[in-house]
Amino acid sequence: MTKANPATSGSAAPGAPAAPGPAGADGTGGTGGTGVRDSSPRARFRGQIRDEAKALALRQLAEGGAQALSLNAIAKSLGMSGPALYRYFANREALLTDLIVDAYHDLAAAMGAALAAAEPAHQPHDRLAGLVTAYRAWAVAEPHRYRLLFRAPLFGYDPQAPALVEASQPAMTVAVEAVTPLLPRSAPPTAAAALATSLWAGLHGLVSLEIEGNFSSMGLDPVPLYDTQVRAILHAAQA
Amino acid sequence: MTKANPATSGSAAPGAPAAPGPAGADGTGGTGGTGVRDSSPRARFRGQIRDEAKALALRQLAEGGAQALSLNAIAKSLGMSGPALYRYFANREALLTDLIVDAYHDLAAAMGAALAAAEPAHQPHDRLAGLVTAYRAWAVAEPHRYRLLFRAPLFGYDPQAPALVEASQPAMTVAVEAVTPLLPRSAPPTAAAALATSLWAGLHGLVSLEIEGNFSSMGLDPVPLYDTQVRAILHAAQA
DNA sequence: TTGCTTTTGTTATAGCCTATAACCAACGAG
DNA sequence: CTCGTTGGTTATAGGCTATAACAAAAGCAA
Repeated sequence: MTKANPATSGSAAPGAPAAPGPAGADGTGGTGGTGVRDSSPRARFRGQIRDEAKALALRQLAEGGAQALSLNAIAKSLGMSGPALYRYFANREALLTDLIVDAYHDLAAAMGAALAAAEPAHQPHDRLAGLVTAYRAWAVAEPHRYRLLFRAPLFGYDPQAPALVEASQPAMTVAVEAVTPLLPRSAPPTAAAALATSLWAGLHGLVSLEIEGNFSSMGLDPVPLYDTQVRAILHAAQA
Repeated sequence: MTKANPATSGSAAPGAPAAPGPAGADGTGGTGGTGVRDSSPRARFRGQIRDEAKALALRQLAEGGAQALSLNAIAKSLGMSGPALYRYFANREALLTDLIVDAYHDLAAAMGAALAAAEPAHQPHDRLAGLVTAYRAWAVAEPHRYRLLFRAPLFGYDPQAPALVEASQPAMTVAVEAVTPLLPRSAPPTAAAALATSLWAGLHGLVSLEIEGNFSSMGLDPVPLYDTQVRAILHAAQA
């Protein structure tokens, strides 16, 4: 877990003319998502610390929710004192954004893997079911990270919205891939997007309720509900 | 808006033996949800101030998200200074819980009204569609309040969980009512709960995506998606 | 009316947090 | 070896939650 592709954000532009404060290195730099393998040993160290910080952040998140995430505490836990961490993350929100982007990457990877694994001879139906299972499994395994994905507007209204929108694309692409073979060939091009969105919405609703304990608190078995969802998508595709 | 039934929480037990600090009246008391009409003029005033505080809180919430809600700022905005507000709300979380409970009440009321309005001669299908429309309309009209409902775990892990679970019941009850007549008479008693949950999950997923702008950012019209959801529930009910 | 109790407000404080400033040490390329 | 970049430190400014201690106002009872 916590591995993500170095997709976003290149290293910091080194042309910055002696910015004041500990924001000298504006915190944006370092290795993109989490990739530790980078050119200079300097950058490697940097990436490593960033990763440790992120890991600690995830722990805080898992234990106390988003409000419990404290740069200060992370820094102290890392052995460095307070403001030092601002050398690595521009601010609290930047760290959160990073975590969100990582989570999107991982979720998309899990979905893609499920789709690829079912590839060979399986029916489209089975591929879809596999995708659903993978999505659910990922969310249930790390609910705090799943929550992160759909709570962005909560902390900071308009954050790095573009980065987040971009990060969410791969998962959507996988959903479209899973859904396209279900449609008749005469379907209009927007149909796949619409169906994938229906799928996503249904899944998200189920997962949301499940990870907040709404099923167990009602004594309901989630599995048949997910099955129903799969059948509903198949039905909608053929209608 | 912001009207809710005085359902929960009676007035503070006046027997408390001289508790220290401004928590003398433990902040729990006052008029329940929002009902200003209460016995003594004292209590009326109290309820009034609580209401104003809540209104300000909702404004903060609408503008800056949950993290922007500050008791301090509310108090100052109310003309009183800082800690005074702790006479009215035990702490930040208590205020949030109150807002959540109110929101649940209002949502349930909106749903119930939709169901009642469609009552006379309409088909079960139309009643269901009306319910869906009402749910969506409520959420879209006040997204910040809708978010509140499903974000409880985010601020404070284990808050007044029982109060929240209890508050969510009426809405669920309405959903069950809407769904029951769709089922064949031979259906087992759990079927209605399961179907209502499916409905709720589907709706929640769609609404979540819609209020976070995922549809408009993809150029999708939400309406057909909600229609699909209605049809899916009808289909599931007859299967 | 007088006097006690409850309620509600005040200021002072402790503690935590984000974030910036100013300064210093170490690293590493040239 | 030298000097700029990078990473770390302490000091500081605000802001917030929440409690403590105290003072005034309101209500109730005798």
